[in-house]
Amino acid sequence: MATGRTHRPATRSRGIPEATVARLPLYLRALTGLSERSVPTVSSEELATAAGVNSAKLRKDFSYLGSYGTRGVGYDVEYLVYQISRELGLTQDWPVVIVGIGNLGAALANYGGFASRGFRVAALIDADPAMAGKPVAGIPVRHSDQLEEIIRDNGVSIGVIATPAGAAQQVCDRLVAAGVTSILNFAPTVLSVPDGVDVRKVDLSIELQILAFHEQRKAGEDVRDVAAPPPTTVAQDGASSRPAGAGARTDREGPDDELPAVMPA
Amino acid sequence: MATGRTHRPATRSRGIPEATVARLPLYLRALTGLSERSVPTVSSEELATAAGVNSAKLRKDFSYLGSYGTRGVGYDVEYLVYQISRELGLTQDWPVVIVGIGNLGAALANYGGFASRGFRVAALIDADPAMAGKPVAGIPVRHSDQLEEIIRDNGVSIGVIATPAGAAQQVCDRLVAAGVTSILNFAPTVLSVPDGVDVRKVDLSIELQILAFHEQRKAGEDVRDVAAPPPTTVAQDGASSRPAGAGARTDREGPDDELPAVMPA
DNA sequence: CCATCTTTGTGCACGCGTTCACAAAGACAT
DNA sequence: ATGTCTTTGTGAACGCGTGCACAAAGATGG
Repeated sequence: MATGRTHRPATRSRGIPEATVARLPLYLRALTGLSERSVPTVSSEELATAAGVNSAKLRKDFSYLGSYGTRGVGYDVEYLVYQISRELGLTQDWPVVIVGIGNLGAALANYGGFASRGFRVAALIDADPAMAGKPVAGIPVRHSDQLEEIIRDNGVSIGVIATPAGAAQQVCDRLVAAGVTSILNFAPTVLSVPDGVDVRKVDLSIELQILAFHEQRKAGEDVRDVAAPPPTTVAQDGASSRPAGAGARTDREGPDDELPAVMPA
Repeated sequence: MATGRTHRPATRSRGIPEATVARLPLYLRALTGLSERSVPTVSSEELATAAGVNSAKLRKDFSYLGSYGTRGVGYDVEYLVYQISRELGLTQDWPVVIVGIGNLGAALANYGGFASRGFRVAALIDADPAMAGKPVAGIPVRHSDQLEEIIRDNGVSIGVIATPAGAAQQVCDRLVAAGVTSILNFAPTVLSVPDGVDVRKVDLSIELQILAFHEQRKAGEDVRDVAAPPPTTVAQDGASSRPAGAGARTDREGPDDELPAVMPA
């Protein structure tokens, strides 16, 4: 998963726990699958398995939305799809702009999961003049000079940032100033935004690092000696203030470290 | 953030809380930034701000790794970079395969944040014969027939799935059978894996849906009447078992609903 | 109409994560 | 050497999220 969520104490909107909100899209996906196969009803047990969660958790999650099940039977698939869609705000149309049309931006523009859930790509924006006019996913790329104009004309409130890290904050500021109040950030930077603006971030390399941690643990059962000396004792073996082991990474990374280097932006 | 994590009770490896592990890459990024600017030391306050977290949380996180700070001064940047890198397992080389070379797969292959953190793209794999041999990010794409061979020859333990949803489970099974024990899944499906295999998932559309929820709340302060009737009472207004409102989404989505449609795979 | 059986909805307890607030540790000046 | 000042490391309290286990609700069959 990408990690994410901002520092704010998790809006806690009208009693629906943030953790539940994060799972609703999961349920929705499982439910639309069932809907396509014309399954009329599901039990919490079946749906929970399909969504990869615990059935008790699922029932509790649904209880925050209301009593939509029928005891002894289960949940009506179509009805639940509608209710969750409505709760998530997917019954209305959300115009979205994607800024930074590199590989990632193009992948996002082509992503089918957006359009089918009420998200409409209003515009693709890139800072490279050479990109302007070039169609990506059937939509012509527009130059970032027109960013504010595009936001206002289309009433865009959600922006996706897929630029290099260096440009992200600046793009973010412009989006916010133009009226965007929700941002999905793919650039590896911490964005600072005013109150009232939501930011979620997806960091590709963070997920991989978390996997590496667990992978190391798994392997470390055997090679404990080399891999993991007790960290509490490490501080003692060197000088206390400027330890000897510093900078031991063999390959020092260049300044491109934080750059996705994926998108020309 | 991308969401993610699997049902398993969060390995809880050697006392380092999962939540802390998930933040270590964040600290590492902030620290490498400071390192490049040759900043020798940071206080927990400064670093916390740079990483976008609370300073108490940061100190507690570091306390799980050991006592690496100096009271009255702060933390030695280089030393901390090394310690976190080591803890995350980034001081060793992790060969990775990416399966599914569409737009997203290509974006991942080009992503600079991988190589700089000890991840090496051992191979790009795609099921489309037309892709075979074509270089992406300087690496020739190989056909998925060779998947097992590639995994074994390179000792790959981490796999990235960027295929359409329909192919994901099958690819996953083959990866696992060939020896992969950590999977980063970008396909919108719940993967089932045997014990001992870690899965993290990144779902682009889920993040957007969560944003839409909060966006709706923000807007809903005004248009309460239409947007959010009390859900507990909704169940009463229709028939109890098969409610009237079902299927009210105007645009029914096709079967491509779950398909990223991004990558030919 | 009653009994049985299935499945929901939730009260409760527990554990993890977050935050506060402060004592202890050390740097630095005198 | 002693005092002051800064900043860490952590004990303790709190709140959220999870999962168990069960009572209530309703369907279904006789």
